[in-house]
Amino acid sequence: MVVLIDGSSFFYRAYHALPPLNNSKGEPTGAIYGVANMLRKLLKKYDTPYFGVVFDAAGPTFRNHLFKAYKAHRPPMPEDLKAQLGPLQELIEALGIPQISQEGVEADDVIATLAKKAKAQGFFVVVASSDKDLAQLVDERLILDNTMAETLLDVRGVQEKFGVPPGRIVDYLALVGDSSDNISGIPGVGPKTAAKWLNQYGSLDGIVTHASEIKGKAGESLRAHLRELDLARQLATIHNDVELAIGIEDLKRRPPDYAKLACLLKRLEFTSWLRQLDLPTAHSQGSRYEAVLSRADLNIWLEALRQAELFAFDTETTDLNYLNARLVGVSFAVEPGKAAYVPLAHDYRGAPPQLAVNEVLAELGPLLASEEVPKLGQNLKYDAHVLANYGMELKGIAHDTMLQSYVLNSTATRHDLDSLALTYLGIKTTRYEEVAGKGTKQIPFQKVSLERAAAYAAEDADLTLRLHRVLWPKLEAEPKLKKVYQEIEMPLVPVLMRLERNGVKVDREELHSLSAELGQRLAAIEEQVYCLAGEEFNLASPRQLHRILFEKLSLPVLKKTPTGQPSTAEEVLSRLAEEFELPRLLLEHRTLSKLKTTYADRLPEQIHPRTGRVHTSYHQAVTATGRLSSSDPNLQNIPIRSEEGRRIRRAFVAPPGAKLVAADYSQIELRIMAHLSQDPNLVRAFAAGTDIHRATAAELFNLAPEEVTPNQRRAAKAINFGLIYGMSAFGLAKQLGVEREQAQAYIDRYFERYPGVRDYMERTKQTAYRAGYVETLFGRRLYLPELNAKDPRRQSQAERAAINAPMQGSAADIIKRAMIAVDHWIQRSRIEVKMILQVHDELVFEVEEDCLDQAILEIQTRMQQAADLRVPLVVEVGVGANWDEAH
DNA sequence: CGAACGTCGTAC
DNA sequence: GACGTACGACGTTCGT
Repeated sequence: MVVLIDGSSFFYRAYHALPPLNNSKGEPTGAIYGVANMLRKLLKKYDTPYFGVVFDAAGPTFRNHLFKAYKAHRPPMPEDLKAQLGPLQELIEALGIPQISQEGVEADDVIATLAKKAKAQGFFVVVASSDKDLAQLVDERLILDNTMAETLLDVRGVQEKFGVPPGRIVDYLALVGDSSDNISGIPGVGPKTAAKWLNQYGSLDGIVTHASEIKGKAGESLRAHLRELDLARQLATIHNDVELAIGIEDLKRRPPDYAKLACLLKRLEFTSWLRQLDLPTAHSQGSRYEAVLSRADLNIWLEALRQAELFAFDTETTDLNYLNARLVGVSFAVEPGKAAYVPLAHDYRGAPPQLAVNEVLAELGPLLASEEVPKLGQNLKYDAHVLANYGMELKGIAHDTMLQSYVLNSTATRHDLDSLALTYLGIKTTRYEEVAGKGTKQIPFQKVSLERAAAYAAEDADLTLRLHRVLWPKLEAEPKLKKVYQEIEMPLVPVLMRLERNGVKVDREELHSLSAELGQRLAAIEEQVYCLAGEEFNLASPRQLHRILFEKLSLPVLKKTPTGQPSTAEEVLSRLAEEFELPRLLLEHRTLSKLKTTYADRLPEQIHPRTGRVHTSYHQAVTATGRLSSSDPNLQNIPIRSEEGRRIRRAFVAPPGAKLVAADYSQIELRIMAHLSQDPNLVRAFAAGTDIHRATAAELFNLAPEEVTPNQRRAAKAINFGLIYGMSAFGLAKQLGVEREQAQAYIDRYFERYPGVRDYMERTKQTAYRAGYVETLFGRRLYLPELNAKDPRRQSQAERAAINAPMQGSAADIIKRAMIAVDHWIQRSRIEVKMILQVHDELVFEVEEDCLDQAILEIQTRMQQAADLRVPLVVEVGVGANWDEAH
């Protein structure tokens, strides 16, 4: 059987019949969805390898040459339909279904030609279309399947539906006409009359011969239009003798490209289909895993590991928290499809005896600790932590698939193993929930049965190895990215591990007393607010706040949230606060309750009972630009700007005998802008070592630096920061509280004084559009697919990201390089120094008091030498008993 | 009752 | 609509 699908007719039909559907990016997807669903149905319904989707080619066909008006009144394809054709064809390609389109003829003619060929080779043919014209093709060996209407037409069906057999359909169409093709037919003759005449006179020729006998209005009309019938018949006739370069064997369906399919379905956001998608699994692709329970088996695997050029390593543990994690098992893979799980601590009832943790670690130790034995993993920082919990060092960390994926494309996917396997291997993984459950039903990994644990754990190692074989060649093909990976991201792994393990000492009592004080002040404010509002309500609830502010008290709505609700954001309340007491109190309440709940209350809870310190997690594969992020707790957004906020910082303390040293890059992003733009004026200002905002103000207002007023400096600072973020005149005006025109004048003046910066920004945007990505100083890339977004808002956001990323990302590269260099020194040094925090442009260290001067010198030098810019790279260092003092 | 989302606020 | 990159608290809504 051969299934021939009229892609064009379904495409139009789906577009018009289904409600418009968009994905979250605003791209239209409705017609794709309709056609794709239809294809799925057909694939399920017809068990044959022969499928072909036929599309109309662009441009005129022989019918246009026969008849100028053919389809002439048809409007051009709507934009939001045209936009769907490309992705649809990609989808069909990924499904492995052959696609055909031939210039000069219509899809119908191609279908008829292929059908003829197929029948000649003895195939039965199904034509899938929603176009009634194709009924003329139906015969004993060909049926018409209108998948969307769920109707099937065979010879009898055609007779029943049209009142004439398939052989007379052309005649029928010539009489009835087709308004969508601009063929009028015989006016006044519809389906009923056409069928009646054809049955009476046998054929169109018969009708023409007997035209004079036909009575009534219809007969008159027929005689008046006799001359047009011949053309109408020609146009309605589908040709089955088109020259085609392909034969039936070319219609054999290829296996689906699951990786591409998954990627497309994700992009289109056809999530339910994605979930149902019967993706290959590691097992279905032939992976076989074994559980290692005996010394003999372990020895065989140890030998395999020693022999392997590279092996994948993964741990299963009791706890996601890296400090608390204890080993439950370890897994290895030495070649794709071949992996083992060594269970160590499964302790459910009936669990078989397992090798002892210490015994296995003793055997494994030398291998894991050897720089000479290269290891591969997915987020190996975690596994390194786990081993460190047993006093073991993981060395020879050669590759990490999470970081490979991140460096290749920071935003393409999430970088967890499940996403990577789906994206790059087209494989559906066994998910953690599947073996351990989730929510309240989750059981500890030790309780998971050995079989299930082995299947899950060994698969992780296997897939990591397979991913490496896909991702590493991609990196090797891009020398700059390979360098970022090998010289920045990979060496950073052990540095971050040490940073995390070090943790930071937090003064619990200090935070407790701050919390108590904040609690009292908050209660007092609440009293006042309730009094002004005339009732009690939840100040933290935006909804209840709307009711009080905008309904009960009828304050003006100055701004709405993206969902259309009146906004109660800081900016709005500040403006209202000029006139009203209640918003002023609300603002103070917000600030204080944020400090209390997020910091004063939460931080002490995060002090680790064993170390007495707070250990954050740094994430290396999260941000688009290359920065680190921090969580549990986030130590990269500890307050600094307000006095109350600084009291939180005072709780970050040095232990007895040590001081905190905070080393900040001064204006690093602006310096990078100066370097990248090479603007002489800006470069000179930095070279002179002056206050950059003051220098900018002097330029903008045509003053000597010492004449600049604080307000002028403030404006210049806002512009400097705005530039880094791609801010508009509108944004600057809002920031400064001036008119838009005034802000625009500042910006114009800035670019007049710093033309190199303007050129650089322009160049950056141009390259971004041309290449689809921007680069940092060290060649890290950020892809910006949204530059091509239809939605102008998304497009301009992408443009701003293109401006910002090289500066933010280069700064990230620089501080990462510095961290590696400083850590290297710390490892060799006899001085007691701990790197304990990283906050994007700042590193914080704990240093023993006696060695402060030397440590500061070593740190500062290494940080300043982390990049060689056209302007000085300046690091400012502060020392104190706590983090606030160190600034 | 937990997951997902929206809003707001903190940092650089 | 209008300033880039993050994380998290809290309230609300939705679905099990």
